[in-house]
Amino acid sequence: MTVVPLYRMDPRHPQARACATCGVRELALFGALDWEGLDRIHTHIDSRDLPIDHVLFHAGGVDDALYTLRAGIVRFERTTEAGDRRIVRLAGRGDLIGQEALLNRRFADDVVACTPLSVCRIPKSLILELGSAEGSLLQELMRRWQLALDDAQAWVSNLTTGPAMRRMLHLLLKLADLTEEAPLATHPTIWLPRREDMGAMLDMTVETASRIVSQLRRDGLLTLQPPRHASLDRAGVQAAIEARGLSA
Amino acid sequence: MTVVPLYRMDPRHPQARACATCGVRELALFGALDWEGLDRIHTHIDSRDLPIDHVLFHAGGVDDALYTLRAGIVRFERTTEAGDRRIVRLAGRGDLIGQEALLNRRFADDVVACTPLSVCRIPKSLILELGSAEGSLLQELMRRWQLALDDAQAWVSNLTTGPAMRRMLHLLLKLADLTEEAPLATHPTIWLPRREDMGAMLDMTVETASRIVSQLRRDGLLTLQPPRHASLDRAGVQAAIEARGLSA
DNA sequence: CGAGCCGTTGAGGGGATTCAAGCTCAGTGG
DNA sequence: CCACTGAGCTTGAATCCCCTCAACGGCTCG
Repeated sequence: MTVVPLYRMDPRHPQARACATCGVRELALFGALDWEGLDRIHTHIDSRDLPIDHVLFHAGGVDDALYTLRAGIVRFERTTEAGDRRIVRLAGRGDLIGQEALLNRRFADDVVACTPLSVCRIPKSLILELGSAEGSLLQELMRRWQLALDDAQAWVSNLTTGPAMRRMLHLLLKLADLTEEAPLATHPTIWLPRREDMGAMLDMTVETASRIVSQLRRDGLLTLQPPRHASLDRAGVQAAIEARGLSA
Repeated sequence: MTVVPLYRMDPRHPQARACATCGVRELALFGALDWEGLDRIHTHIDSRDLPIDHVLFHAGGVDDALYTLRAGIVRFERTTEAGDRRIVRLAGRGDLIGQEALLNRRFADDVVACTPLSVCRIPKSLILELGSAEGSLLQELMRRWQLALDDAQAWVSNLTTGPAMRRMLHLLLKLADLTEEAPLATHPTIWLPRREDMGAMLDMTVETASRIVSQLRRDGLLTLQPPRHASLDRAGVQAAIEARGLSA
């Protein structure tokens, strides 16, 4: 039953209200902090909205801040020696990105907005100072690193293995998990990447991606909702994956 | 100019000598510690040698210790819903594995010895206690998490992208980097996986892996040195990768 | 309204898989 | 000593999946 300090409501500190009422606080890094902790940080944090295709980090560069994703999806992409693009990871609501900043390391990938974003920018100095005091923050930080690692390995296992149809089905399930509203719905509305981006995620051509999407549309598993969205029959996709496991 | 305490030489504390003279100390997690730090820990650490195919961690299980690899190579493997194996990562000399233990998380993969291993087993309690005191250890821990993440994403980009020949060439380069002796040699002797394991790493069949290895052997880029080893023309492989980038 | 981007669909070819047979080599027991 | 065995590796032939090349339609935007 902590009393809310007045300055939390102070309009000159808009971030104060934002942090206290943040919809993803339980999901986000600073969910590990209590109210007092929050009071100490919110003036340093800066929330912003970013448009599609905004580049948050550039490959090869260093940066002195990280971001917590409040809403939207970002992709991590790099270029192979042959010159074509490969997307190696997606991140969404609640994810922490740019942890390399804490280690003064260069980024391996461009990090680009797939959908409009709402993010919190966190200076690395803030975390480093806080980290020495708040053990729970470091714990949370490590947990997030492990989540990213799990995600990367699941990507290898799900999105790069087997025939094109299998990879696409797994991608659709992943996109369903990244959906903001009604994440448990049986027919969630997902962000549907451009065919070229699907190709970069699944290592297939635009044409193959298009053919498979059309196929799924005909089968009723996917209903396009332009622009760039679709509703997905989650159970049907699951069933299709398992059926393929047997028929193969 | 620290004086070496007598007990470091005490034969009843064999681990004391092992830590003080450890060949991978600079590489390993506790490289972040000074001599005093080492003195406090070495009795808790337990170095052991493990045979090929030894399973260090079981998927789905939890464990209360991590390992630093002093020598050898391990693979992270899981099983797809269709029932076949997929290797999603390799780790070698100096790498820290099993960090999930610190977070009380289940392992996503089996972790299995590819070659004979020499490892240090570190109880998670030791790190958790030490972590609160030694800030540099936490820093080092985070750095290692990031290394694993980089590795996983490079795996996607290099070992799952493009035609079978390209993926194989990149795998050979990675195996060269994991070589213990003479890591800078132009013709390093590498550990050469069984064709079936190559298939699980690169998502191709045993036959395709075999055909490509034979091809490279005929081209003189690879000289088999049974059992399970080969010498690699590193420059030739590099050139082949770049040539393919252009010709494609 | 033409230009350009994106998505779709078709035809043909190539690379990988599948199915099948032979090979090498280490271990085993007669 | 050597046939026997089985696991791993190699190679061939047929098939199929996916890529390449190409054409076309819908849509946005200058």
